[in-house]
Amino acid sequence: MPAALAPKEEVLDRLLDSFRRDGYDGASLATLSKRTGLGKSSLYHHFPGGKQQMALDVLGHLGARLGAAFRPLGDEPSPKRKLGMLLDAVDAFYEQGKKACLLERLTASVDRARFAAPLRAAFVSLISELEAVARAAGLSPAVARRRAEDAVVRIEGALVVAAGMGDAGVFSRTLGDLRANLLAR
Amino acid sequence: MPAALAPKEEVLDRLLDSFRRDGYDGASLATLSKRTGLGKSSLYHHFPGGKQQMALDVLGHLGARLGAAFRPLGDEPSPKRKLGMLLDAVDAFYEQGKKACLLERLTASVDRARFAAPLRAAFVSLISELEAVARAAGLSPAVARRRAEDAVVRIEGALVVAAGMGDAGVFSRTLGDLRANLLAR
DNA sequence: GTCTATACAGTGATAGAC
DNA sequence: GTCTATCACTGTATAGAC
Repeated sequence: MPAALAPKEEVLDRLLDSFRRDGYDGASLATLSKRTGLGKSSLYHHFPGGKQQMALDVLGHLGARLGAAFRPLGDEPSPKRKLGMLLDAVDAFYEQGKKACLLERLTASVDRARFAAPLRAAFVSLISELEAVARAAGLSPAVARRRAEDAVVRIEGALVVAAGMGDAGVFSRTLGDLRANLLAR
Repeated sequence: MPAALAPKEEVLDRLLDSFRRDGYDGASLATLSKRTGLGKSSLYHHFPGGKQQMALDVLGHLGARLGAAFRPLGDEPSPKRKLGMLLDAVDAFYEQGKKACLLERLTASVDRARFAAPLRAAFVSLISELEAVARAAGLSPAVARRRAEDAVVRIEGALVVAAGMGDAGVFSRTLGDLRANLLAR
C-alpha cells in the first residue's frame, strides 16, 4: 500500500527537471531548493553526498522510470508497433524536443568523471532497448546494433540542434525518420 | 603585414578550448585566466563585457575559422570529394570525437538566451554548407535540406554519445555513415 | 596592457535549535 | 525532517597603481 504520494519520487522528479533545465553546473543549491520546496538542509538530509549524490540518485531514478515506461511494451508482439510506442514515450519524455536530456547535461558537467560509469550504463541501456526491437524485426545483430546506436545519436543530436536553433521541428522530423526507417531492411 | 603571431586569435583559440572542455557555466574566470595566460584584469581589458562577451567573441571567431576552413573547398568541383574534405575538417576539429562542440555547450548554458541569435545563425550556417554540397550532387532542394539538417544532428549527437559512453568510436562510425550515405540518391 | 588588491554576491556545505 | 544561521570559499567584476 503505497503512500498517497511518494514524496521522494516527487523530489527526484523535480531535481531531474532542474538538472535538465539548468544543467548540472548551472543548477545551484538555491534553485534546487526552490524547485523542490525543500530547504537546503532538508536536501542534505535526503542526499548526504550533496549535489553529486542528487545527480546520481536522479540518474537511478531515471533508469527506474524508463524501465517502468518500457515494461508494458515488452508484451507487444509487433516490432513495428513496439518501436512506435517506444518513440512515443521518447517524444513525451522530451516534450516534443522542448526539454533537454539529463544524460547530455551530466556528460557536459565539470564533475563528469564522477558520473562516467552510470552514464555509460544509461546509454548502453537505451541502445540495448532499441537494438532488441531491431533484432525482433529480423535485422542482423550487427545491423541492429548500429541502427540502435545511430537512433540514440540522432535523438541526442536532435535535442541539441532543436534547442540551439529554437526550432523543435528538428526533433519531430528526426523521430519521424526513425519511425519510418529504423527497422527497414 | 600581420604580426608574427596574432595574440588575440591565440587568446580566442584558448577560450574556445576552455569553453568546449568545461562548458560555459563550468568555465570560471580563474580557469580562463590560467588557460589564456592573461590575468583576470587583462581579460576584462580585452573583453569589457566579461564572460558573456568572451563567449560571443569566441562564437564569432569560430565562424571566421570555419569560413576559412571551408573557403578552399569552394573550388572543389566533385561534390563527393568536397563532402569528404568537409568531413575531414569536422573530424579534425572535434579531434575524432574527443572534443565537444562549443555550440552545444553554449546552448546548454544558463545564459543561453544571450546567445540565442548567434547560435541559431551558426547552426543555420553549418546546415547551409552541407545543403549546398547535397544540392550540387543533384539532390532536390527539399531532400538536400533534410539531409544536411540530419547530418548536423548526427554530428552533434555523436559527440554527445561518444563523450557519454567514453567511446569515440561512435563518432567515427557516424562520420563514416555520412560519408557513405549523405549524397546517395 | 598587465598587475595587485579588493568588493561583494553567490557557492556548496554544515551546525545546532526545534 | 525542517528550520535559521553561518561557515569557508569561489564566483564575476572592478579600482587604481605601474
